[in-house]
Amino acid sequence: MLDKTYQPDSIEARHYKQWEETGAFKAGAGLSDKDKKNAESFCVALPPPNVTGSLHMGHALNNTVQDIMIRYNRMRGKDTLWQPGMDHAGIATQMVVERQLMEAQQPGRVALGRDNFIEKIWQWKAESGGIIQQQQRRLGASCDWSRSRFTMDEGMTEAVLKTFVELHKQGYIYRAKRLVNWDPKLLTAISDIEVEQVEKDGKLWHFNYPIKDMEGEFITVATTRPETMFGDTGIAVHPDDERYKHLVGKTVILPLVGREIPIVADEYADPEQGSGAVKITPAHDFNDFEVGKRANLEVINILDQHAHLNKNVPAEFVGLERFKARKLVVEKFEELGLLARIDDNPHTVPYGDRSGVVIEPWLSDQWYVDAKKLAVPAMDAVRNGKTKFVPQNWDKTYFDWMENIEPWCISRQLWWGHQIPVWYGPDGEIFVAQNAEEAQVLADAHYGVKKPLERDSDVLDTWFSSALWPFATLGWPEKTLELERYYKTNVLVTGFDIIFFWVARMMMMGTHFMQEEPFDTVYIHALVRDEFGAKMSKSKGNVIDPLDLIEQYGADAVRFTLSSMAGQGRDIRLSNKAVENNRNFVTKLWNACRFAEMHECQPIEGFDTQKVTLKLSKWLLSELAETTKLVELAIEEFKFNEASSAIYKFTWNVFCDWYIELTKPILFGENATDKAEIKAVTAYVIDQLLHIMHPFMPFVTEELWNRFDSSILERKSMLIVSIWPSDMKINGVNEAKAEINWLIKMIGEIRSVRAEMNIPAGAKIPAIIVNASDEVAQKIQSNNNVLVKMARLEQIELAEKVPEGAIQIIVDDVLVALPLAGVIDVQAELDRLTKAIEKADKDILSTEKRLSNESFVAKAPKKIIDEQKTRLENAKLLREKLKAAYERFEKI
RNA sequence: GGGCGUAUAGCUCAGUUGGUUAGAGCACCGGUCUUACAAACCGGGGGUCACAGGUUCGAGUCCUGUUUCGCCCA
Repeated sequence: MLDKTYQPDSIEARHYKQWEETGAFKAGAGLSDKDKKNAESFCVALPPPNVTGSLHMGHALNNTVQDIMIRYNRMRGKDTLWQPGMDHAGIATQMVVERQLMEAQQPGRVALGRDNFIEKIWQWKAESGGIIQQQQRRLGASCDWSRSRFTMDEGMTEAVLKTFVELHKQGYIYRAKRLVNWDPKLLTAISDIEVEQVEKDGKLWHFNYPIKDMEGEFITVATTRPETMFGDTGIAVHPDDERYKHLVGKTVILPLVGREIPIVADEYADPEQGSGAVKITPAHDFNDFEVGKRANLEVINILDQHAHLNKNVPAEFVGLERFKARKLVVEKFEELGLLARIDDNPHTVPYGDRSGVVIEPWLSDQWYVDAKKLAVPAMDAVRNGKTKFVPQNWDKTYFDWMENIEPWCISRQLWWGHQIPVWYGPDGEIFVAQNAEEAQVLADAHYGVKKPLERDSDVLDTWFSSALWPFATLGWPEKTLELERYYKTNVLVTGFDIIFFWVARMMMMGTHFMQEEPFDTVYIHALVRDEFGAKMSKSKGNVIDPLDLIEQYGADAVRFTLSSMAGQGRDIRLSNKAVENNRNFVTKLWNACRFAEMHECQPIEGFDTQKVTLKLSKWLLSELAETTKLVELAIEEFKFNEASSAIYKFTWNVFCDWYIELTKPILFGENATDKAEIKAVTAYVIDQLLHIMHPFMPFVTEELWNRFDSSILERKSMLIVSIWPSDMKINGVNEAKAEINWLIKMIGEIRSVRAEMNIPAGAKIPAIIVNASDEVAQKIQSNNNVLVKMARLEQIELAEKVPEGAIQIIVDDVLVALPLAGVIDVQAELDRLTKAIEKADKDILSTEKRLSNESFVAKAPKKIIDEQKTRLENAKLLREKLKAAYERFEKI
């Protein structure tokens, strides 16, 4: 016997273990070898989470959506693979381990040396990395863990190095000395999208620079970063700026330094902005770098890697930290009388998203990928519809970014990652090869003699490896069966903030190396926010931990909540209350099954939906069939909220609220044939319902399905690998639907009137059907028991006339009288009837108006016009009956 | 500044290719321990669909403009 409520904790762990141990998650699970050959494949590559990460709500939604699709397609008999894994997260991981060493007061990274430090990271990974994969299991994710990959493992590393060598050979990778976003805390270059632009209250300092050979003449420049003045190598003014035309070609004496720098004309200078003249510091500003190139200005780097001033500045400033230098520079200008003005100036400042410090544009040698070229086929794939974004409008974001893509700086000055496969000869000659031996061969050929080589000490950007994820995890560069079978993958599921990070890069690498885009569809899901719509963040303290929710309400409730709210193009506002409601839904399902269990509803081998005879059975089966179709369609269109809602409505509002209640007179009654049919139908419908619910709520459905294992029909396997319901054939659906819906309406009306007239809920009252036609009499007769029970009637009688003082209810072709003379409030009944008549009047009026509109009758489709005509007739008929009822009642 | 999205019941959200009577859950009000379920059951109130125009026989839905809130990019 099932308990009164469902207790998720032990059940979830047990089923997950069983699924995993029996290989239910494995690629092609549920299929025989023979079937596998013919089966269509369905593959999802999990966007690899960070090895240092832990599960947050975004992951929970992301994983839920993928798991729904994977479980659904697995049940549909497809050869399914959900490929999981993690990326090595260069910066994040290095930070975690460094912090750990510091906290343990052990020697730091530099003291340890590269090899020992990397050894420490591997140790850390073995002990505490990848917690997220355990957490994904708690959610029920049915990934093929046996295939889990890590971007730093051997095969992936080989793929990464090969990619680099190939792209270099093909001219897509090159080395250049340029400005990069330099993180002076982490001491590495980072990419544009790791830089966060933050609005800050800053100052704009106006400095006077003396013009050479023009005693007492100055040109005023404004800057937000005074310390960079040591690197100034020019002043730019707009070529059309009349104020400065005469100065172009002159030079100024750079204060504090004494260097002569030219005044140049360049359109970059905005006459409206500040004084209209700008100082140019090519080594420390991206725009200035371009101006410097155009005007052929010197490039002077004044910062070291820590963003301290280097020896290219006057002695008293050397070694100063950048913000201290800023202060001192301003003081000196003031002393010299060259500080013209200070304005408040809110502006954006670049911060490193990992380190939280201000990023410096810094001149350095780095490796770049020519993303502009790689982006072309990646964009074409989307333009040609070979990869579709869902919702579609995200392709705008994708195109916008791809069209304006910058060269991708892929080198990182870190130790944790794929070391760049480049070796330098003593003269700086470059040899690119997959390993040291091959590089040496190249070098030997080049030099003619053996010379020592030194490997580039930098590593590659983590995304350089994640970009290969959809095919490298399937075995590339080997030509594996998996690659053949599962590439291109079906769906990538991710958040919009990841379009730049992964989607774009995977698309570029996929189209380049596989000549085929990596995904059919990129499904962009919502952002999970708190219940007030704010982004969840640790600092705000509004983070909801999915694991807490799972513990509190069960994984199924969490999953169902997320899928119910996963409407397209809308963020999710998550609250505990919502999860609680869905926990209640799980309980409801549990109790419906408990009811079935109590009545020994057992699945029957070979149950045939075409052989059922009761209208109630047919009605329920047709409702189930419709629900199943809705769920299939919704999943295939990525409308997970619609699928969830269809399941919810069927389970609660159809199966529990009506079907179960309507079966009670039969199940508690004496008719053995009917009873047997209802038991069989109930068991069958639960069985099918558990199937269509399973992708959404895998644990409770697996548990219940196993509980319905019986001596009559033994389960040969688990629900997870069972077959999705096929189309159902039912006879006489229309009649069944008409009658059951009529019945439901009858019960509803009587209940409604009872409540309205304050008839005590417990009171059993007699009901009289007045002037019933044969057909009505028949319907009443065959549903007598149900009507009596559900409308709480004493008994139902047929009569020719309405008894005096009875409440009169009109439902379609039936007039129900409740003879309660003396008990009821006469005025209340008159008011009730009046209200009903007024409502009918209103309806008649508006419909008549519509039908008398000539254009409507001329232009509207016939179907609509007929509908309106029927409606008018019905309304008139109803009004007549109500009026008659009123008059009868009024007489007493 | 450019782009995207959003505005529907007190709250959170549904609402198909336009079809006339806009739904659900929660909250609220009234009632019920009716033999699966009080994590439940029965009944009820509650909406000028942001605003202003337009197209149409017909607009929550399509078009234009305004406003709100939010996100992304610069």
